[in-house]
Amino acid sequence: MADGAVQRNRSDARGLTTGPVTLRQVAERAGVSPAAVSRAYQADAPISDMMRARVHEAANELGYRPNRLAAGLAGGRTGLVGLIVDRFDDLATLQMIGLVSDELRGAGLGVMLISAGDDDSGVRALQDARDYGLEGLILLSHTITRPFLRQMERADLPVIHAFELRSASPQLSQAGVRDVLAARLALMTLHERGYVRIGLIAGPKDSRQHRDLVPGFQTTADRHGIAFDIRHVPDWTADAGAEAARHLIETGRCTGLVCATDTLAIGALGAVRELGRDVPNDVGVIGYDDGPMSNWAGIRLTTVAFPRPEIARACVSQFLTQRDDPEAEPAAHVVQPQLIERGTIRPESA
Amino acid sequence: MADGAVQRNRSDARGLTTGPVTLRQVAERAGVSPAAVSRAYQADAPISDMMRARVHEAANELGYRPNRLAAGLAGGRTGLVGLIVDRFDDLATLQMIGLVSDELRGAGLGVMLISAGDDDSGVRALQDARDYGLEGLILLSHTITRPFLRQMERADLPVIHAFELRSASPQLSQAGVRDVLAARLALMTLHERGYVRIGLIAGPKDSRQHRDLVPGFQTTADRHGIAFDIRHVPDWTADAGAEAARHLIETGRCTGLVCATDTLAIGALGAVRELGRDVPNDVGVIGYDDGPMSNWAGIRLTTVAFPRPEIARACVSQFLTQRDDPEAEPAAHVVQPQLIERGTIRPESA
DNA sequence: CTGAAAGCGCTTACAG
DNA sequence: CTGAAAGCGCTTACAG
Repeated sequence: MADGAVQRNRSDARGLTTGPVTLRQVAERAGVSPAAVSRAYQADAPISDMMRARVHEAANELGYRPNRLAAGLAGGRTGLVGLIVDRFDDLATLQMIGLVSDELRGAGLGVMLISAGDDDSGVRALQDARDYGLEGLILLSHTITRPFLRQMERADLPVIHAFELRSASPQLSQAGVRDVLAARLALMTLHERGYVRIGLIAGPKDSRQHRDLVPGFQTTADRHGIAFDIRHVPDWTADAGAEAARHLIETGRCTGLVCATDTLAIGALGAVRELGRDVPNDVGVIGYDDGPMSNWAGIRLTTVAFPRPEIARACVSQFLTQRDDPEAEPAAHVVQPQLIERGTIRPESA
Repeated sequence: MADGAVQRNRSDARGLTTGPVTLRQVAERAGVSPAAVSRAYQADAPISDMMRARVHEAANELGYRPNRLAAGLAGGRTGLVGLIVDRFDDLATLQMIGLVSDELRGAGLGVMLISAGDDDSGVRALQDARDYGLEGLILLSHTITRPFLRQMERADLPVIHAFELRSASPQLSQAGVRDVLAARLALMTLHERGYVRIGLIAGPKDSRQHRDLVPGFQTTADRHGIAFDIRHVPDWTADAGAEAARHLIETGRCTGLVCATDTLAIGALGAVRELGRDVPNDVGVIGYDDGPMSNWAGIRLTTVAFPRPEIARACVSQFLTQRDDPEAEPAAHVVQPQLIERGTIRPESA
């Protein structure tokens, strides 16, 4: 090679080339064309079993691994998916990151982490998608804003939104729990266990996260004639949960508390105890999420579970179907909430 | 184009090409060579200011964005860094993911998420690094195993290990707090505040995480004649912390507790209260990490802080120096621990 | 400083 | 099914 090209495969003293093995070297070794080697690594390529075996043998001897960047550039499929995360203070998110990225890896895909946050993060994410040839975007966020969603709709690649189930925009796929059902489950459970006035600690008034908890709660309470009260928190912290709990208990005279997140519930639990009330005898508390923390000693929170593994699987499989068939419509995967009973409500009376 | 190439820039009805703008189109529009366009996007390329301006103008008119995959393939720099994470149940990790990825983005780098775990995850990470042309690896892990580290040492790219400060292997760079110093700080504080026997809730016996807490603690106690006791937990859960606290208080008669993590400390706090002891009057507790949770209502944990933003910055800048100068030696960035005083130890007597 | 040329490591119509 | 050829969108010695 006496030309002016980049030369990454340097030759060592003995004239052997070092550096990553390329497809061409495998082709030479196997005595086949480069095209054959390429085909041997594609599941549905027109290639005979014999040829495939021959290639893989040579590849193994050489320790060949296809360069996915080159493959992506040539074939248009980078095998890269963007994972958009906007909160870094919430265990549930972290757990989802782990689950989704494991699913993705399992499907042979690479995961690019994109952090969102400000209002322009949507366009930035889309730019990243183009810059790096991402094949799809998975949104892991409760707190997504409307402008962000609007920006996402302009993407010309599959976008799957985890957690969200409100069909806000028909271009986006979704996977998650229906909040209305969760609210009903929590409220009715508290009611059946004999708690009289039930309070809902809801998210911030303008928040989109768990927004449907409120109508679900209200409708159910009205239908069953259950006395209730609702308190919106200013933010999602445990402190805000504590403050709301104090209000609902002292001013609202509630004995049952449904909380929009486990974090809020944990704050509420602290407040209840500071007020000198016993949990679960005087006051019952139900959280929402089943975050990793809710089963800790001293917490043992009864909560409505968010089946994250199922949601993670749904996200990835939905991405796959949209990728493999660009005509496929976006879809919503509805997952059922489930009550995880621990220590913060009275046991079922036998 | 009547040839057999991939054709992603389709022409629409009016004969205009759609799809991402390419470098070639910018070159034509600006009336310059493709090489010039390429140079206009590289900070230290030999190009005149005028040329650069001309190119950028054309690029802006067209909405051009360089394809980073192609750039990586041609130039050998993909701008992609791998972030290796092995725990998805720990807020501190999540926070670091956010901080490090923001630092990386700030440096114009893309972040690939790699989840580790089993013993082969090291070689898998290295494979990913090659497959996707990663330029470096940042390890976000407390619980890294020795085989994993061994595998990492074989990497021919910069590897930065956050949290770890034991110079286990000279090939790896590190950024973190020195645990010995943290142990000393926590122990001496408890001692000075009048707690008599001080217990250390240490990590699992075979764990590498915070392993240096034990010698740091022991040495300091010996030197100052402080009575102490040490209890290793079987795992890092709050429950294990509670169990260890019970043992240290009841059997060991300790009144001061140093905990290897905030999570353990939170478990300990629960146990102390279940034992009917008052915090901080009867028993003082100090955590380690200052995780996002330690300041929650009902917790208010006094803890030794891990200055994560500083560590994140150090990781990225270390990566940058090693990338820009392949001769640069791996380095360790030592960061000072700091006591964050909240409600779980007695206030300083005036 | 600038451009023409060769090449990065793959993939995919095309023609056997 | 198989191979030769052209190309994906860039970058970088080389020669002005």
